[in-house]
Parts: sequence; structure tokens; C-alpha cells
Amino acid sequence: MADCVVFHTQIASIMEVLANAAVANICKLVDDDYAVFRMEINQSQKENRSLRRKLLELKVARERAERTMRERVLAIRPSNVKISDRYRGTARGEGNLTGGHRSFVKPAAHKTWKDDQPITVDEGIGTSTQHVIMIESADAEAAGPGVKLERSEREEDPWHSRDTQTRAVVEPLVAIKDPPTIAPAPPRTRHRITEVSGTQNAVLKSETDTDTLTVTHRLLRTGSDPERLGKGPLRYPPAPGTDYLPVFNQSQRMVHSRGDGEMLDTAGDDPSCSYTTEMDPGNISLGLETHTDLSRGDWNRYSSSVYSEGCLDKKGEGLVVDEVTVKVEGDAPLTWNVDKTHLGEGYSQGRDFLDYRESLETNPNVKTHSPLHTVRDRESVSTSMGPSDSHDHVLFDQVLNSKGQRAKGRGGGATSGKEKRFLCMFCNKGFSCLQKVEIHQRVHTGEKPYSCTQCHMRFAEAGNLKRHQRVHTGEKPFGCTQCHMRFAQAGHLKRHQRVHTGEKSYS
DNA sequence: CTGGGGAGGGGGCCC
DNA sequence: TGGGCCCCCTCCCCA
Repeated sequence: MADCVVFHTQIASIMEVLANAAVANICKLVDDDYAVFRMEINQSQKENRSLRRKLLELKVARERAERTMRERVLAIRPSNVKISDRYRGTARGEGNLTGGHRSFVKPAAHKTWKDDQPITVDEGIGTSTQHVIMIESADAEAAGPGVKLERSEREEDPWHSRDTQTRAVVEPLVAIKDPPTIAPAPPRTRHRITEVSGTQNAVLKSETDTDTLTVTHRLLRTGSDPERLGKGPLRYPPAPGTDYLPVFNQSQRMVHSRGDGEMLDTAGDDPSCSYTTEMDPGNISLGLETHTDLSRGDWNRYSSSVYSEGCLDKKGEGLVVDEVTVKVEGDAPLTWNVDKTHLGEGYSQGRDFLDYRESLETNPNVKTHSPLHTVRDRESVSTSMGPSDSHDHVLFDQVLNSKGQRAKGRGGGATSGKEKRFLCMFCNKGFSCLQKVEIHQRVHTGEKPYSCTQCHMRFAEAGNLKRHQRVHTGEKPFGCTQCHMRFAQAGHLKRHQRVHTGEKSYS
């Protein structure tokens, strides 16, 4: 019996030793694998940075070459070739602007475009890269209902005259990269592309009025108020009844609640923002594509005939676009892809947003060979990716057919009495004012700037955070007059009172 | 039935 | 006067 006990004791001790050894081995394996994995990640990141650096260098070199080439062309052929006029016929003939559809079509006769020729090179990831093309759309003459190609009546050089700053035209979105066959833009070209790339401090700026890139970016207007459109600075927002402004906006503000109702705005760089999720750079495309069917709410097919005059003057004339690629393939419609290389802090990956991305990536009509742009205003460029109060990324457009903007969902999705000129670029839902869209778009982006300091909860809206704080404070301001029950939410009280009234929730 | 949160709309205030 | 901002209300959904 004693031997048996000793035997069992020995067995137990052996088992324990074996178990400890096994655990140690497992831990060692895990640690080793983890170390290897980390090394691989670091190596990949290094390679990635290196490649991007090279890419940027190549781009700079190419721009220099283009500049040189353009100077040569200037010297050789000083005559003004009216590029826009070349496209005019095509735009007039093929640009379909009815029913919310618009098409940008490469001019068939134009041989100078190069396929797969990005304007900018993605320089995105990493610590701080911001690659921005700012399209300064000073030109915004009214197009009137349908497509008004006012240039057809203006035989002067379409590139001239700042006096047409607010004019919108509908013409193909063109990236002209082949200077030898294209006359350089006169000094007063209204469209400017500014690239901000590399680090936050690195700015590569190229303007068509000087050299480098020439972009015939046409503002599209569908309004019927040419008088307004033709005068003065860019208005924001446009006159009612004419414009619908798709808005892609990213606010990076972080607001923390201290539980006492006071909000702490941490401007988005608060490291305590645990929910902050970095979007996968370069993969999230905000596609702007032709042949939009707005009535279907198909956001990624939204027309690229972007931008109204709206908002442009709020912080400058320009729209700043991250990562723009204009690619022309055969006679395929010109495609703009939009990509948010960085949503910055304060974002989580909203399901809708991902769904959108997936749909975009699977959309054969959308060229995704280069991550594209985030449209933002000039100020955002100057402040790089730093937090901003709002309006960082705003895309404006007009939609001819407002009937296609019927908001879905509860209450129509937008203010019923007011015009819904501001469109969510994710779902085309219309809202009466910009802020509403910004808040709404958090549904898609997952952005939740309002965080509770007493728990992990974050909210997209301040009001919801405030309501949530009653959970911590125990405050229940809504008391039932017929019983002792108290509630933190007014709706709950209202619902509760059905118990007394006998009202049934469902018939 | 209650608690909690998501999200849209309305209205007031300010510029 | 209109737009932005903020707050609140409300409805809805889910656990």
C-alpha cells in the first residue's frame, strides 16, 4: 500500500515536471515565432518605406522632366492650343448629365494621353505621409440645366481669365501628361494641382499656371442660375434648388467626456483614444466613377463630375485631393478613384465603409491601380493630417435629378422641410446642412469622436454621449407620474407609460 | 418590460 | 436672412 502511494506520488511529480516542460516549450515556441513575425513585419515595413521613397523620387524626377519638356515646347510652339476646346465636342456629345448620370469620356481623337498614367504617386503609409493633389477649381461657370458648355461661346482661350472663377463647366476630366502635343496652359490657368506628399512637411506643388501637371478639371454645375454662378467668389453652399453636394467629410476631432457633461476636445491625437483604428492605407477607395446612378444610392458609382462651387471658398478656392489618378483606357470613361490613405485617428472601420470598399474594388469600372484622393480643402493641406475641426474632406457635386436623392430609412433620412443639398458620398443620402452630413457619415466611417472617460464607450454624436453618461451618474431625470419608476431616457419613460395606458406597442 | 445605444430631425442661438 | 453649431427629442433596435 505504501509502495502504491509512493508510486502515485512519483507519477504525479513526473507528470508535473513533464507538464512544466511542455508549457515551457510552448512558450518558447510562441516567443520565437512572435519574434520572427515581428522581424518580418519590420522588414516589410522597411521595404515598403524604401519603395515609397523611390517612388517619390521617381515622381519628382518625372515632374522635372515634364517641366523641362514643357519649357521646350513653350520655346518651340508658343501658340495656344485650346485643350479644352478639343474636349468640348466630346464632352458635349458624350457627357451624359441627365438623371444623375454623368460621363467623362476620353476624347477619342486625343492621342496624347497615356494609359495608366497616374498624376501622383502614392506615398501614403507610414508615419505621416500625405499625398495630396489640390485641384483648385476656380473655374466654375454655370452649366445650367443639363450641360452648359459655356466655352463654346467663348472663343477666347479657355484657360484664361480669372473672372470665370466661379464658373462650372462640364468637360472631360483630363490629365494631360504629354506636353509635346499639348500647348501649355497660359499663366492664368484656373486649375491647379498641388501635391503634398512625403512627410507632412514635404510639399510638392505644381500648378498648371506654372508648369508640370495640367489638369483640365471641369467643375460641373447643374444649377439654373447662371447669374449667380458667373459672379463673385465661390459660394457655399450654392443656391437652393440647384445643387446637391455630396460630402465626404472626415473629422478627426476627439472629444472626451468627463462624465460631468463637460467635453474635452482632444483634437484627435489623444493617445488614449483606444478605439482609434487606422484604416488600411491605400486600400480604402472612395471611388468616383462615371455613370452614376444616384437613384440607386450606389455610392461607389458616383459620378466623378465633381464639385460645385460650394464650400470652396470656405477655406480657400481649392479642393485638395489625395492620391489622384486619372487613367484613360481606350475610350473607357475617365475614372476617378478616391482613396483615403489615412483616415487618421478617430476612426474605426465601419462596416458600411468596408462594404463600400469591397464593392468598389470589385467594380470593374473603377480603376484602382493607384490609391486615390481624399478631397479636402486647402487648409487641410496646410495642416496636413492633423486634426481639424471639420470639413477636412468635402466633395461637392451637383445632382441634376434631385429625385434620385430620396433619402432612405427613418424619417426620410434628412430634414424634410429643407432642401437636402448635402449628399453623403457613401450612400447619397441628402441632408440640409453640412454638419448633418458629417455626423451621418460617421455611420460609414465608424468615426466616434466622443468618448466617455469613465468607460470605453465612444459615440458619434455628442448627444448620445451625454445620454450615456447617465449610466455612470445614475441620473434618471424622467420619472413616471403614475408609479415610482424613473428612467434615464425620455423615450423609455414614454415607452413605459404604455404599461399604464394599456397601449400596445404593436397592433 | 427595461436598459442602453444608433441615428435622424427639429429648433434655438450665434455669426 | 441664411448657414453652422449645438442641444434635444424621437424612433428604432438589440440585449
